[in-house]
Amino acid sequence: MRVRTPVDFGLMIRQARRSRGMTQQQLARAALVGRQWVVEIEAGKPRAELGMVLRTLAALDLSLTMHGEGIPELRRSGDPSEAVDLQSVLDAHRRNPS
Amino acid sequence: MRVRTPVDFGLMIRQARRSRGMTQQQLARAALVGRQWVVEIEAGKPRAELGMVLRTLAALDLSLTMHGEGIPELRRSGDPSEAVDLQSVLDAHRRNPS
DNA sequence: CCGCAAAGTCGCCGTTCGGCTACAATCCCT
DNA sequence: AGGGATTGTAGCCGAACGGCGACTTTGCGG
Repeated sequence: MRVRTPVDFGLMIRQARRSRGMTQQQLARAALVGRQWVVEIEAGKPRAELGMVLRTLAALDLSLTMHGEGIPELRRSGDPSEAVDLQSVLDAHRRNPS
Repeated sequence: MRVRTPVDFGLMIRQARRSRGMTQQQLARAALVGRQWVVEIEAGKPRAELGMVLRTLAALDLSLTMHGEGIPELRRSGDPSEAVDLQSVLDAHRRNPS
């Protein structure tokens, strides 16, 4: 899901934390931040420190991806000659799961 | 491309800025930050403020996406009962492309 | 090789951070 | 409704932030 603002980060962090049954205190310990900081980041604090935010995402096993002109999509793609039409392969599999 | 650390942010911001032929000064003005701040973020400053980072990405027309348990995808996924093991399907296809 | 623009560094300054303790408000679970 | 756990607030503190002006260094075109 797209992330544009600090509030977006807050909502997703809260959602991920709850879906894992973690308490703010537990998340705080796992991410090496204060419990109050978790309160604030979940509220969308715009001036929170980048490094802490990233540690928090890591503690929740969340990952970030960047897109845009000049940003490589993937680190390394395979040989194009080995490319397959994924959709047709899947269709074939569904017709005959062998 | 995956982003894990402040240094990753720095590298991508720099790369995107250059690919757009922008100067640090221009980017700073567009993102409403100081020029020195751009120097620091491109060097991977871990304690940079989240909001400024996001403004900078916006100024460069870069977008962030979050992935992980509990984070809704843009597209709804299908019925889990229809899930297939993509890797094994592909392996089978490569062994016998029919 | 020169010269200018871009990039990086330094110090000053007022502001804000984030941890902490303590307390209030909520939420659950029984 | 009762009571512990969870979450949200408030204030204090030392530390770091980010803007700014002034340099220095680097890089590139002529």
